[in-house]
Amino acid sequence: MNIYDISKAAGVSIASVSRVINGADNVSEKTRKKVMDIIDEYGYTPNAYARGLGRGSMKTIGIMCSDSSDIYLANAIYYLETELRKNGYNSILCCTGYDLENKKAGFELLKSRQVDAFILAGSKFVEKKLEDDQYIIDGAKEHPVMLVNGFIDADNVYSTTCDDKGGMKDAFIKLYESGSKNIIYVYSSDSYSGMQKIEGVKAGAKKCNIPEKNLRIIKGHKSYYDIARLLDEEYAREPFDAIITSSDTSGVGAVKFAVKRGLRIPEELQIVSFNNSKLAEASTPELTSVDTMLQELCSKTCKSLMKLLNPEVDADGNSIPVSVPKRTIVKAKLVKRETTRF
Amino acid sequence: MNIYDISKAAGVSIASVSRVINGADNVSEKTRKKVMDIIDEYGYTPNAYARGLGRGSMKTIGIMCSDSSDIYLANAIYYLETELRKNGYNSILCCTGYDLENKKAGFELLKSRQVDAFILAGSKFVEKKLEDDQYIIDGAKEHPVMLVNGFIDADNVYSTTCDDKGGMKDAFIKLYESGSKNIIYVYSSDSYSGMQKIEGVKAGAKKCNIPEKNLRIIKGHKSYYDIARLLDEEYAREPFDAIITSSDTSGVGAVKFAVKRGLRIPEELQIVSFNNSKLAEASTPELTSVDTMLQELCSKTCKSLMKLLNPEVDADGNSIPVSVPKRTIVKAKLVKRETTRF
DNA sequence: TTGTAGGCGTTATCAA
DNA sequence: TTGATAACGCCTACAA
Repeated sequence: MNIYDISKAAGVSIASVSRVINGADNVSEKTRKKVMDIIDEYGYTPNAYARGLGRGSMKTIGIMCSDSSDIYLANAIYYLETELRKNGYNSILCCTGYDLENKKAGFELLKSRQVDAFILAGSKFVEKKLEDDQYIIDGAKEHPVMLVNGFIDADNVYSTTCDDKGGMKDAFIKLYESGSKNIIYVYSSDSYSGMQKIEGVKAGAKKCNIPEKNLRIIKGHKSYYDIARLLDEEYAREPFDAIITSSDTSGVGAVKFAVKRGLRIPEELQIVSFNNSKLAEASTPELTSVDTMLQELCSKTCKSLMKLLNPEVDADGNSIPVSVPKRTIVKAKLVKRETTRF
Repeated sequence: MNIYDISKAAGVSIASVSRVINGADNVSEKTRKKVMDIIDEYGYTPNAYARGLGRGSMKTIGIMCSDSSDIYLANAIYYLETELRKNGYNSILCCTGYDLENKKAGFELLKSRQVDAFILAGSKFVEKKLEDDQYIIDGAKEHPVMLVNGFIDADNVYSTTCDDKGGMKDAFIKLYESGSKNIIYVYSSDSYSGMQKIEGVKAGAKKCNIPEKNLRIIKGHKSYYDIARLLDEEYAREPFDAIITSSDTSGVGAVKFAVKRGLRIPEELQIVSFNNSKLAEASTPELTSVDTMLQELCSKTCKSLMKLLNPEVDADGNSIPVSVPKRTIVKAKLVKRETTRF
């Protein structure tokens, strides 16, 4: 069933069929009805490739993420896909994993799909060496690249990030003020956002007049057990009275550690985790967590992207130059639950 | 940069360029090198639409899911997308939500993208009234439809499901044998898989000689708090000594209920949840859960699909008729953790 | 309001 | 081993 079949069956030209399916207004009611009836009868669906070929855009956005089974990214994908579809855009997804070569391959693949833009979800696409991100910078010359929770300073690359640093600083200060003088920070990733969080912890400590050398920062693997074990070793070395973790997963690990040690939460030990995902609520006791405003991040990303892709036009039909900031920052919000006293 | 630009720059015809990029063997080494050099220099990526138009397949699978932020579905997407890409297929994702009209719209959209096949992830696509699934049955006339964790009896529709019923039956019996004589079942969805689970609970009860009228089955909303509240009310009415839930989310709700009531787990109350997702481990105490073998479900689905899409050929080049079962069932596995005594 | 014809970037089929 | 050239299905001037 293609446009010729329909036009033949309806006894009109393909141009008329095209007009009908595209909702043009210069079609007689009679023709429209004839065509629509045939389409309904035969169940015709226009071929998107041919359409894309014809007009140079498929209204499709390429979304890359390292791992869609990660709760954070799974949510991001959901928000992005839904929001984009509301705006008439489809999403083609590529879960790249964490290996640079695979990321590059994924990017190529989306390019070959002629996506109108790229959305890179998660901070894992910002490599430590800028040159490793050259493929992104080059790609951006053709189509806009939107970074959700990451920042790369390049032409046509736009970032929306959460103020991770501020969120962490805030959490640290709140813990300190509520009586925890011996705070430990556990993290598991050196990504861009990972670095920002450490900066935040340091800033908090500074604000509380804790010399940086007294600050306890340890790194583990992102698994409940590894984090729990690590904390246990650390506690044996020297006790602490509050834990900040770089993720909810690690927060759960902290809870498991405390339960095993028989420490009362939040009386003897306060815990603040990061991301405020479903995991924070699933934990018992429920975790106080820094909300990184993912939904807002995603919706801002889409909004900016729509502006870029569909520039407004003035009365004379000239497109008005769009003003999309290269960098948008959303403030984090501390969500208080059962693992803190404040 | 299109194939003409490359051919011009390389001083060969577009046919030669096409051969090179498709790895045909009837190209001279000299020509291949010339073309490759130009491609590397200019960074050409073939246009996938035109390709799709030309050969009638884009090597793309349409994946529908109701909600990619659901942990179960997020995992499914990850497994599916990764596995498909390994086989040279890309995925276009459509998160449809739970509304029938949106599901239909999503299906149409994927059709217009000329996907080579559909994968419908999750049991939410099997409607209660068969006629509501007509759009799937019709769609299957054109391209194979693979159901992950759902079953529809129709031509060219293939299902891979977990033996939810058996898993539940097993769980029930294990609880009963370990001393819980008063077991309650909490569920939250009437989907196909939801019904299977109830059947399993009933079968377990029957095996334990519990008359069906004595069986306690209650329905709530899939949220920690609602489930916890519901259980609390039910407990006030008449205590029970074991809970089976239809999901890990509800299992977490059950834990919260027990903690609030001060019931010791597993001494006074045993809990078995369903799905064995990350939530089961995140819970404290960790949930014993029925593993529904999602990864295996997904990998079997992809394997079958690849067989359908790429039928083997015999020595004479005739395609051998493929034998893919319309229905594949994978056995569930009970994973024991801290909320049970057995 | 309608129809004709050229173009979009590939692939594939012939000849050469 | 190469190179023309006709599909592929649609959109969009332009002409009628």
